[in-house]
Amino acid sequence: MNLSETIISKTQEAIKALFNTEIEHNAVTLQDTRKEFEGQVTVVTFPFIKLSKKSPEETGALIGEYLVNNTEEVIAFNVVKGFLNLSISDAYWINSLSTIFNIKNYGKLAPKNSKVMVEYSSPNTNKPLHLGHVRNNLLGYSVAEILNYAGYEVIKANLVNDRGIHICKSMLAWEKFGNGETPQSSGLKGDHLVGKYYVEFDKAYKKEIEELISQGLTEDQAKKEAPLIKEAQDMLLKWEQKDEHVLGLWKMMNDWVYAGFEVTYKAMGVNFDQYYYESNTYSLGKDIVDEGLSKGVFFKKEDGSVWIDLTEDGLDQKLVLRGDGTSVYITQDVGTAQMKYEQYQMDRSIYVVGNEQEYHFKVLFLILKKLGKPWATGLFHLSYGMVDLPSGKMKSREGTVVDADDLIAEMIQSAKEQSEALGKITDFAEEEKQSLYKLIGMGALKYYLLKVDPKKRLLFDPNESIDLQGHTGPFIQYSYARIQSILRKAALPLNANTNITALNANEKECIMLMLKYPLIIEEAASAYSPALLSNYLYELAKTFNKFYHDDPILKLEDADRLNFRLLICKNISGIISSGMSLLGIEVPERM
RNA sequence: GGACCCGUAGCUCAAUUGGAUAGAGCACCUGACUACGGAUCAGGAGGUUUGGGGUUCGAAUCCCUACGAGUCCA
Repeated sequence: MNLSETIISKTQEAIKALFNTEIEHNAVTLQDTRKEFEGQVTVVTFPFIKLSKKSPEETGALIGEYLVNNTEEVIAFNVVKGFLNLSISDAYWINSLSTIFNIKNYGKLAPKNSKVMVEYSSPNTNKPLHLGHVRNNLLGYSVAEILNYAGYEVIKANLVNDRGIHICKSMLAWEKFGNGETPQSSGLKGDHLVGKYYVEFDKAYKKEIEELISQGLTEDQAKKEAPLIKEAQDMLLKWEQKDEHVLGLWKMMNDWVYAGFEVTYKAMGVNFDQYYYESNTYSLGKDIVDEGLSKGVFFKKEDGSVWIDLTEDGLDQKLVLRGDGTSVYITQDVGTAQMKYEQYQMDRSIYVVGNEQEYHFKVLFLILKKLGKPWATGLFHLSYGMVDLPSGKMKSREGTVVDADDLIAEMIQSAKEQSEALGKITDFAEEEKQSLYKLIGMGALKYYLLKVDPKKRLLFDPNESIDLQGHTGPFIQYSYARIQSILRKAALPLNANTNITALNANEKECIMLMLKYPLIIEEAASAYSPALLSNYLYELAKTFNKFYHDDPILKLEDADRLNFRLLICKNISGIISSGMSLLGIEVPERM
């Protein structure tokens, strides 16, 4: 039983004994004692004054006295208004440190016997990845890693949007204006090359629209009548009819894109257990429409189109199959969800998708529930906020997107400049230097994106480089490197059994924070929030740095104290490296 | 027209989910044993938590309302 549990149950006991009332476990709120007061754990006693019919001060004193007399770890208390501050014995903290040291993967939780799929990335194959995709990828990867560490069996999935009108646009433009250009001939990364023609299409298309408008058409008409868009639609039709030429072109250009994505994925350090392609899944779901019709969940209109009425649930009527029998997005998502479940029988399925699709997922999940799919309750939309620029939303057409590859290169470059300015690694081989720059640059980028609550929108200013100092990834990496330096120099075998009886404030702080690690993992997993872990790791590194600054370690003559402080170092570095790896961030031995 | 989301220091973010005097980083100012690694540490300044009302022992957090930013639905 951990300390919080002990204090909570003893508080329950106290209230029973003192005020003759049974209270629920969760009626007791604990919090860390504020730094300005004596003690480490605080019981909030305001809720109990109704039971005690005494002032907050008296109530707290009575409970405090009970706890000191009946709980080994609690050695003293003080009361400030409705806050009962408890002092915990040094022995408890010292023993905890030994316990942590003896646990192999400290923080890794016991298997939960539960399977979770995390679908993320899910790119379109008509353009390169931008900063918004980077947030998605890092978030998805990290959430998957955290869930895994929290004891779930995790499947990382990527549903590639490899077909549709948008790819046809790139294909058509390439055919018309490309002159056979290839990644090899142009030296362009495949995804960038294809993206270039997507932009080309848009330019030419706009010109046509303007011309048609000048001939007297309305904007809507012009958008529909422009020859280019008709050609693109025609191409899509041919694709669906498996036209050999179109399929060949499609395959060639998609392969270019995949080769490009692979490079970016590798740089970001993300990976997948299962790829799905919409070219295989786009026709799924039609049989489920029949199922829904026969169950009376869907209804048919005169034109043959199929709908679901969600007005009772506060939503609208929603089209699930067009009059001509072709499916819409939601149809294939219904089908794909079914297929994934049949394949894996997972207990939960997390969709990492931006918040602009909240309505879509509400509808999707509701449809599946109404169809009576028992697994529908396990579906969850991890809706994250958009990445905005100071000027507002990123728009590819206005050229305001922050390209993923460019950004990564810039981060590595600024890590390099910073490293060279500090001049600490002049003895590194060139190859080691390069990989260190990458490690630091990516650490800064990833931490920057992950430290923010996923639900919140995130502002990125391309004109201001991401910091390498302060509340950043490199700060934590640096703390780790410092510890490694100490451990290298100490070169001692550490002894888990300490002969220490008292602690100073810094040592205590360090141990208290270390004890939180498993709780943070659990919270981050259930909230799907790498941000909780990020902020915790920063707190830990900061606390260590203060300890390191104030208290000598290697200079100690007292062998017991030396061993004890090295244990703190060792354990903190273990948590930093394991926690950072869950964020997808590596840590260096030197930097 | 309807629905959803957000608004915290100059800027970027926290706040144990309703708890103490709202905390960090950046930027700005000041300081740190001749450094167990200064990508660090300590301190200063910076706030009517968008405005207004309500709920209660207690509100950045919950409810209502106004304003502002954003997204979605046909």
